[in-house]
Amino acid sequence: MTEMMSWRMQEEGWRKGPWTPGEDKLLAEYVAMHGEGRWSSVASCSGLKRNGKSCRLRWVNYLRPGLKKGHLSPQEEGIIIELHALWGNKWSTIARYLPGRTDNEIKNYWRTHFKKKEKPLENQKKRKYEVQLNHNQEHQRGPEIMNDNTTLPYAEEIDRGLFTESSQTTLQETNQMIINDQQQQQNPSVMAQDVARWWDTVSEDGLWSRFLWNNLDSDHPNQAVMEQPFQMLDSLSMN
DNA sequence: AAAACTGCCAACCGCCTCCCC
DNA sequence: CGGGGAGGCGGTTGGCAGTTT
Repeated sequence: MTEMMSWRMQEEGWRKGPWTPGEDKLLAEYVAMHGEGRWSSVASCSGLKRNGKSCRLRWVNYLRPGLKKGHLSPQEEGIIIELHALWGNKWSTIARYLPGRTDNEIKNYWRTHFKKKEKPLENQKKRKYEVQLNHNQEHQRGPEIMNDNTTLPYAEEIDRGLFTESSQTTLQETNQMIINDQQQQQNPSVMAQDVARWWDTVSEDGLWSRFLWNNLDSDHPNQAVMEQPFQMLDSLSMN
């Protein structure tokens, strides 16, 4: 875009607010012709009076092919809960493992369904746990074992039966991973790397999704199958 | 019936990182 | 090397619809 055009756009002002069907059509035509990316040139090429960020967001969250509409399934809910327990508010990272769902959607879902359930006391405990992890990292040692189970992600929600059975299963497995790690006195940053490596490995060939789906769909998860990923994690962390 | 409240979701904002010149 | 632009990300807001009081 020339300097003059850029100046003119700012002078005239970008359009804001809800997108119209006409704008959607222009954006979709632009992407069909030029592909995704180079969002800042959408305005000059298509005539849309929207800035690049707005165009990208509209495409990613609404127009992109393959997006799923409607409520999240219990399986998707379980994945979100587990991955959030692992990674926190890494919405875009979590969204990569939910095909057809956007980070915005997951973020909104989380905020409406779970955020308010975090009570101040639990936040304090989580904070205490985080502080201890940081302290231990600074002193080159792993986290100390904490006997208080409520410091684990969503332990109380599990106790109170706030999650569906399928969600609970995956969540308890996640918590078990954390407990295992604490018992091994492992450095938390190393654990995070191991989990990421393990995840990349198993997600590449679909092993993880098969494992998760098999067990989410089952009323009686197969113990041997359930242990596979954690054995893999153990072997990775020994390297 | 209407006001207040709540849930939901699209979209914006500000910050950060990456990349190119 | 560093400055600036583009894109990505997480937090937040605003508005609409449904529900409750």
